[in-house]
Parts: sequence; structure tokens; C-alpha cells
Amino acid sequence: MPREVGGRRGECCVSAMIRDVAKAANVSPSTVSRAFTMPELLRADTRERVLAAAAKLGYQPNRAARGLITGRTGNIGVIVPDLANPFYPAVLKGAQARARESDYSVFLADAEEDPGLEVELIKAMAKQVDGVVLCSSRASAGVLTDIANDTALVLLNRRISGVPAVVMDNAGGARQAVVHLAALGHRRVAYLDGPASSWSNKGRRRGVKTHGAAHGLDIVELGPFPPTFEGGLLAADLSLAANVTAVIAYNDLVALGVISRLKDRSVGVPEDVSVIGFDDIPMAQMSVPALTTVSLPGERAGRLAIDVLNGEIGNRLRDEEGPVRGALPTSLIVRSSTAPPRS
Amino acid sequence: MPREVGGRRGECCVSAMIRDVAKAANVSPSTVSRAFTMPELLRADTRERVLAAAAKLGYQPNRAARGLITGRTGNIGVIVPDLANPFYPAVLKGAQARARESDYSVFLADAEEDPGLEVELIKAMAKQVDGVVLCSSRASAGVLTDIANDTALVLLNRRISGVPAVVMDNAGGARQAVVHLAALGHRRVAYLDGPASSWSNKGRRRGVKTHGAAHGLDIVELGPFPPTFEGGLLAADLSLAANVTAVIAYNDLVALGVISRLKDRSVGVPEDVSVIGFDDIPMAQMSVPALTTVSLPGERAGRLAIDVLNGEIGNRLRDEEGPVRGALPTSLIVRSSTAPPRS
DNA sequence: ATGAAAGCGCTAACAC
DNA sequence: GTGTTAGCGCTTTCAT
Repeated sequence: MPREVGGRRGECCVSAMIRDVAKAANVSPSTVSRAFTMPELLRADTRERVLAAAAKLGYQPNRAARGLITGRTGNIGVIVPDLANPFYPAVLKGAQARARESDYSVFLADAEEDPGLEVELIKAMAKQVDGVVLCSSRASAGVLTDIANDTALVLLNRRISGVPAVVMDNAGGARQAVVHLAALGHRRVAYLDGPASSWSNKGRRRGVKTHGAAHGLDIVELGPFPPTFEGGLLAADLSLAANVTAVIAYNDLVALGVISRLKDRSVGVPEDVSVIGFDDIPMAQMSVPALTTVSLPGERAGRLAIDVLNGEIGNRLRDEEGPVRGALPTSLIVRSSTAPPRS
Repeated sequence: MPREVGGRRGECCVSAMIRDVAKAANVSPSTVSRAFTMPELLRADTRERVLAAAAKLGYQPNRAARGLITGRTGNIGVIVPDLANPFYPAVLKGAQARARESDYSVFLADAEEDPGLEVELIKAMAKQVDGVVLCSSRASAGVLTDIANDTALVLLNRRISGVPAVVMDNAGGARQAVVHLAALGHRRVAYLDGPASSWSNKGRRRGVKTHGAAHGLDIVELGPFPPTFEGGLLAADLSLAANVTAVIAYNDLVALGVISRLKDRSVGVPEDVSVIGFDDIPMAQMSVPALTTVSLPGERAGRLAIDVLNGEIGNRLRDEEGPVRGALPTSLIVRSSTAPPRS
């Protein structure tokens, strides 16, 4: 139940309103407002008095009311494809922390890997946020461009002409994975596709193929598979049938699924098949064998996305599609799931 | 950049406003408003006309403005202690999904296991939400009671006199763990404490002690430890020194840490030491050995918390501190980290 | 340096 | 049934 404070009128709101403070400090509401938004315009003593009164009454400006007039809400939205993939909580953690530092609150939504829902969520959010960070969007470029037109939008791990984005160097990570495998002596390796609409998947696949060819590897493309542990279970059998000695999975969840299924089928990892993932989720180091994986700076990307949204970095990254510039570095973490192929 | 639409006035807002729709449908703004909030009061054809116009213009009511007058924001807040603990993304996923179903948006904040921050976050949120779900709060009962006084609050895994809560049956889970260990033949087992301010920890500890005694077990209490993998690393050595044959950890993260450290010290799990966790996070089934753990219905609890907030369940759970009623059931999942003690 | 008044987009009384 | 009026809590010209 709201607790009334001073007002003689409707007794509407939780805690004090600007009028209460004004009265207590013997000034007009405008002055109180200024004390918060343009303190330098007030005489020092008035400011003190107002601030003191505000503090005593526990007054905090109503952001909704303020937003109505300023056009800024003080909120930002973050949309992720699946909270159950540990990579996104990491991004979210970074984003939320950074948002808070710049005095923003964050709206969260889980798009459940569904492009339709994604768009719906973004539209529902648009009215109440100053901008949204959209992670690994599965929506079409056209739709996103439209949205970016009337909503401040920052893409994370997705790049579209003219829309600001924070991306990670997927192809570079893929290169490192391929080089590692080649050095180990592998000659035939599978790439396990993630969602067809995933931009990250494209980059990873491209990296694997390009650098695989450059290193004389046979690259077998399998999938697409759901980007989940279950997807990996599925992929394992296909990989075995494809007669490869190593597998690069779309992400860690899939890689972990592959390892699990391989184990069930008594195929040794890494003796019989090497496995590499992407993301470096916490599980990756706990699995047995510990997973060799391309580490992505999720939390950092989350923070950066907020900065971009804040315009602190602004259009630095707003270049056209093409050679990826400004991509966050990725790095291969070699653990125990990779080894030379059985000769 | 906001895109202007119809207004002759200030060109303020993204997309259409109520006046634009009113004009397009040849009705007054009130009628448009009613078409959305009390459709049955309008003549069918007017309603159609208005809705059509609204759809064509892509109009959606500004929730901030609406909230200003109705006193309802359509937002709910969720605060978790640590997004990096996979248990909370699960809760969050449930809460967000359920919130969406009832047309609420969710504000998210990560309290970083800090009671001070928690309170600060809740206060900052209070103005812009209709209620908040506070997960595993570490704040004091007094502070929380105060907050519950002027903010609709639902506690999750925390019980305080007079504050609605969704809780899980920690003691019951602990009982199952103890019974399992006793049946296996263990006689001396350690309980690894989580945060001292954690309500869940209290329940688990109490369950272990009570039922341990009832089953003639020696219970050694160790800790508290941070509720993380690192905390488990720490706890493992102390457990070894305590000369127990089994360990019940505060949560899965800690249990996993224990297993990892034990492995490093060449202590076999489960041959030398059995390990049980709480939560059943996804990692639990992937670890080697797979972790025996008390499964908690996190996602379900998240959904339920929203329902309670919605008043759909209302004060059903609002009973006094004491015998826990309405606690969500927990169940022991036996996997490979428990076995009879070395004789 | 401060106050008065207008109004953000919407809904809720109250007319008609 | 539908329009008119007032006003949510705040900021912002415009006076003074």
C-alpha cells in the first residue's frame, strides 16, 4: 500500500513529491527541480536547503514523470536469445553493471531463440527505454534496420550495415582453432553449424572454412543444430558418421553435448576425436575432459554495448558491412579435449 | 532520432500518439483510450474503427504516461544475488516468461551478493515498478520489513514474518541427502555452510543437523564459504582435514569446487569422499563424476513469484515464520558423486 | 536567482 | 456511447 506523505490532494504516491520538498524548503517546485538537474543555477544556500529537505523527506524524482517531459526514460533494454545459455547471463551481468554505473536501469527479455518474439519484445520495450541492446539477433536485416530507425539500437554479435554493433572476432577465433588442430596433425575436421540465422555462426563457419583450406584441411560442414547441449548430442553421431578426427562446434553447449554423446558411444575424447567449442562458459573448464574452446569476452562486450548506447563511443563502430573492424579479440584456450589424431 | 508523426505541436514522440489515432478515427482521445482499456464500453463499430486506425499508425499507449495516472507501471523488478550462479538465470527465465504472459516487463538487477547494494537497488527500482521479486536476499529482516511496507515485495528463498514469499523445501532436501548418505553407510559427514545471511543456508544446515542426528550421523559444520566454485576449492581442504567420508555442500557450485580440488589432491570421488550439492544446475550432470544433488525448481519458483506478486495467489503464503508451509518440493537426484564409504 | 504557468501523453470523472 | 475537462509529477520556457 502506498504511504501518503504531505499532499493535501489525492494522496497518490509512495513517499514525498516535489511539492512536499518545495514546501519544506520554502521554495517553488521549479527550484527543487533545478536543485537536482541544474544545481549550478541556484544560490549555494538555497541549494543546500532544498537538498536537505529532500533528503529528510526521502524524496527521489519520479522518473516516469520526468521522462514524460524530457523524453529520456533512464532505462535501457537488453534482449538475449536464451538465458539458459550461460554465455548470456555473462553479457547481461556486464551490461547491467555498466548501465547502473551510468544510472540506467535495465529491462530484460528472453527471446527464446525466436525471431518473431524478438521483434515483438523490442517493440514492446521501445516505448519505455532510451535504447536497446540486442544480443545475437536472429531477426532479418530488413526488420532490424527498420527498428534501428526509430529506436536507439546496439547489436551484439550481429553486424548490419548502418547499425551500431559490438562484435567479437569469430573468424579470428575460428582461425586459432583451425591452426591448433592443423598443428596437432588433423586433416579432416567437422564444423558443427549453429542456427542458420546466427551471425556468429556465419563468422565462425567462414573462419573455419577459409583457414581450413589455407592449412590444407578437409572441412566437413554439419548441421545446423540447436545451440544447446541436446544439439550436441545430435551432432555427435553425425560427426562420427562423417569420419572426422576433430570437431569444431558452434558453441560450448554443443561441444559439451558432443563429448557427452561420444563418451556414451565409447569414443574417446581427445584420443579418438578432438573437440573445440566457442564461448568459454564456466562449464567448459569443469567438464571432463576440460574443453578446449575459443574464449569470448561476454561480460566485457555487455559493458561495451552500454557504452556504445551511451554514445560514449558513438559511431566509432558504425561502419559498413565488410572487414570487421573493432571486433573484440577472442582467444583459444587449450585444455584437454584436443590432442593429435590417432595415427 | 525520433520520427515525427502527426502532431502539429512539438513533434515529441516516437510514433503515433493518442491524438493522432483519435483524429484518424474521428473520435476523441478518451474513446481511443477506452478502446484499449475498456473495450466493452464502446459500440462495436467505433471500437473497430479506432483499433484499425491505431494499428495502421502503429500506435501503442505510452506506458509511462499511463502509469502516471493509473499508479500502475506495468513493470516488475527482479533482484538476484549473482547472475554468475546458474541457478538465478533459471529463476529469472521463469519470472520473465511469466511476467510477460501477464503483460509485465521486468527490470533486472544483480546485487553482487551485497546486502547494501541490494537495498539500494530495490529503492531505486521502487518508483518504477509495481512490485519486486527479491531472490535469496542477504539483507536484514528489519530492513526488508520496512521495504515491504511501501513496496509490493515477494521474497524468494527467504522467509520473514508478514512478507509474502516463495520458498523451496531446503530442510526436506537436506533430509533426503542425509538419508541417502546414511543408507550408503556414512557415519561422519560435513556440511559446508554458505553465506551466513542466507536463509537457504539456514534451512539446509538445520535439515542436515536434525536429520543427521536422527540417523546417528556425526555432522561436522564447516565454513561459511563463498557460494562459488572457488569457495568449494577452499572447502575441500578443510573437509579433508575434518576426516569425513561425505560432504554436503551449500550449493552445486561449491560442490563442484570441492570435487575439483579433491581430484587435484588425488582424493577419489566417490570412492574416498562422497559429495552432494544443492540446486541441480546444468553443470551438475556434466561434471565427472556427475553430481548427486538436491534439485530445486528454480524456473518454477520464478514463475510462482510473479503469480504471488500478481495477487493471484495473494496471501496464501503470508503466514508467520515457523513451520514452512507451501514450500516448493525439492528432490534428491542421485548421480555418481555418492557411494558407500571406503570400509 | 527564483517563481508562475504551461504541458509531456494519457486516463478518469463528469457531462451530454 | 462519447466528448470535455482536469490533472498524474515533473521540467521548462518565460517573467520577474
